[in-house]
Amino acid sequence: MTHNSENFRSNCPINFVLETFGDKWTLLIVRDLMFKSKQYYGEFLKSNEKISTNILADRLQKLESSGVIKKAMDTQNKSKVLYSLTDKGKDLLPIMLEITSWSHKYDDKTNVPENFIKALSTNRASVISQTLSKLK
Amino acid sequence: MTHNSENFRSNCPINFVLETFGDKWTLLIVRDLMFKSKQYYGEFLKSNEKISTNILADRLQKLESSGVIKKAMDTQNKSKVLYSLTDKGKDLLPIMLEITSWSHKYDDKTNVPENFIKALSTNRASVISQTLSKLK
DNA sequence: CTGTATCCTTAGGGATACTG
DNA sequence: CAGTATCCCTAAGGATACAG
Repeated sequence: MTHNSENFRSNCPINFVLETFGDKWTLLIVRDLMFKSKQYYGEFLKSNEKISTNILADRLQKLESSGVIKKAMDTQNKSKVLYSLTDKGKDLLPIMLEITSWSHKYDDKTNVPENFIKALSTNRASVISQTLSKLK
Repeated sequence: MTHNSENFRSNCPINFVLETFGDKWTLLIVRDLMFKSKQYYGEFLKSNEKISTNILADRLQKLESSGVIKKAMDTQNKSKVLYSLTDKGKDLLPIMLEITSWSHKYDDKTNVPENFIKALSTNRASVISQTLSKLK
């Protein structure tokens, strides 16, 4: 992905991720794909944060055009579309894990399984490989 | 920080960071504090992304009330205010580093010193301690 | 220099109806 | 079920003037 003149603000790596993920919704879709094994449009709609259908469609498009996710036809059911992470999307996993750790530390309401947190601090590499192996 | 009813959407750790950092500006202030040694209002204003003064004031307030940054009077110059990261703010460093790696990998325009990237992959712990030691 | 305040415009996003 | 389309409103944010 290259910068387009529309949203280009700087050559900073922090700014670069903000151009794609600097909103309230986009990263939730990545989360659903990465940790919740969701693949279908309707499954994203059902998440707790209640994304609306027009926003979901918009973000799926943007994620696809930025190469973070890809679409495929469900071979079993032709009317269904399967969404999945590309390698670029999968590479967001370390960021997601650091976010999870930070929130777990600073938000008492954040709900993450204790054994996941423990595995993360003691055997991070295996958490990564296991998470990736579960992806569709 | 606890969730307030205003922006509460779920108990998900990913959502939790989005409630604070899910916009185009907030994380840039953290970046300036963490990597650019900026401490003054006017310095944030001068960043490449050109944040406007009302947005900057709003984000500084929100970051302070969420405990990520703190204010202090400049002892040399009473009319100046010094901003700095709290421990909670400093703990964002691993997230920032993962973001930097990802952007460096996927955006050819992203400008990060090569020796920083190399140090990050070969001696991450020392990058962390060195970055923290340079903080005001 | 460090903010506040105001005005104004645009983008984000909720609700909902509709289509294949 | 998987989206599109439309309507409408609010929040985000740019520009700029002003104040301590």
